[in-house]
Amino acid sequence: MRLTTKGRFAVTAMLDLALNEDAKPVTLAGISERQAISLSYLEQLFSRLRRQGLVTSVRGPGGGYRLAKPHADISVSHIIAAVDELIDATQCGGKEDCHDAGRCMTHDLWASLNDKILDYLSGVTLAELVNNQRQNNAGLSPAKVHFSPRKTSVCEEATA
Amino acid sequence: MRLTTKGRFAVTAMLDLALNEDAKPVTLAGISERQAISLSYLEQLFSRLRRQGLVTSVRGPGGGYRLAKPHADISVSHIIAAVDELIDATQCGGKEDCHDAGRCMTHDLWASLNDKILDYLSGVTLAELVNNQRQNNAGLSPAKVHFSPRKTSVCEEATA
DNA sequence: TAATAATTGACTAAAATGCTAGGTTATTAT
DNA sequence: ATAATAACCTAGCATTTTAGTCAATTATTA
Repeated sequence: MRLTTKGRFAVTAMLDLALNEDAKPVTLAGISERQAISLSYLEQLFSRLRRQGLVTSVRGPGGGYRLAKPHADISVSHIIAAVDELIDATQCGGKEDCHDAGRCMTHDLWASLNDKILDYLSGVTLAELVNNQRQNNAGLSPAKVHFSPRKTSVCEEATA
Repeated sequence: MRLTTKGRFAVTAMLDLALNEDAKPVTLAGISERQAISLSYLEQLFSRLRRQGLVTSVRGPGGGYRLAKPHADISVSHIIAAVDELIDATQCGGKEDCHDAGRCMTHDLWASLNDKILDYLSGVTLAELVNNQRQNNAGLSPAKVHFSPRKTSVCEEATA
């Protein structure tokens, strides 16, 4: 399990899909506009999401993407795993025959830590995220979170 | 919170430090050899770990690094945060004034998800990792490692 | 038949990763 | 004092990943 912005983009896009699900499938162009993610990048992400069976696609006019499963059956870990190449944190490539004592300490360590994080993220489903989002949008959202400022701030231009 | 191999290297190195702590400080050369991590890369990592107050250094012959705090007071989240640049997952740079509805959906979403992951990793301390490692190395405990999911549980299950 | 929208592939600038090389300082042992 | 040690620092490099552009193709609908 790796946690990068790529996975976050994917989760954001999937959440957008979930929120805008309707009779009609959701177009990437729409997600691109709403979430300020480039269309081509979304295409790459959804290519993987589709191959992993998380979404289904409909081509042609009126086409787009749909979630392949109920909200409650799609977890954050699924989404992240679908788009992120999984890395091998152990130095031995997952082999068991590295008894050089300390050398493959990483083996059990990351295996179990990975499992824990994965376990946790498996428990967070799109259904929950949708609920949170709808609640917050409805009215009372304090959201007093502050990240240290970085360069790319899309919303600055967008708020005008 | 970001999870990459960089952070894993750092945790591995810190765990090695914890395991080899002695009267004498531990040299990076030693860690480099045992964990197969390049010396220069370790230097970069420990430069940050030191500036973040996780380790102390002693120069000259017989010098090296020591943990700055008790094992139970150093969490995985501390270590990862020390070496990983923290990324801004929200597109607005943490600003509050992006009311463009969907646009900053990511805001609350990642804030809370981040918090949860961070919470979890804050509960995993070096003390626990050391215990697990010692157990695995000593007896033939077969890969059934369990971290306790909450804070300040030093080594309850480790004894027996 | 034209418009739409997924799908595919090649390519790219920028950043992060992991590492090498080569120095400088501070401390210890000889 | 001097040499060895080991932290500390800077610059640069190869590779991978990120995030994206561009251009085409295919399936579908109006």
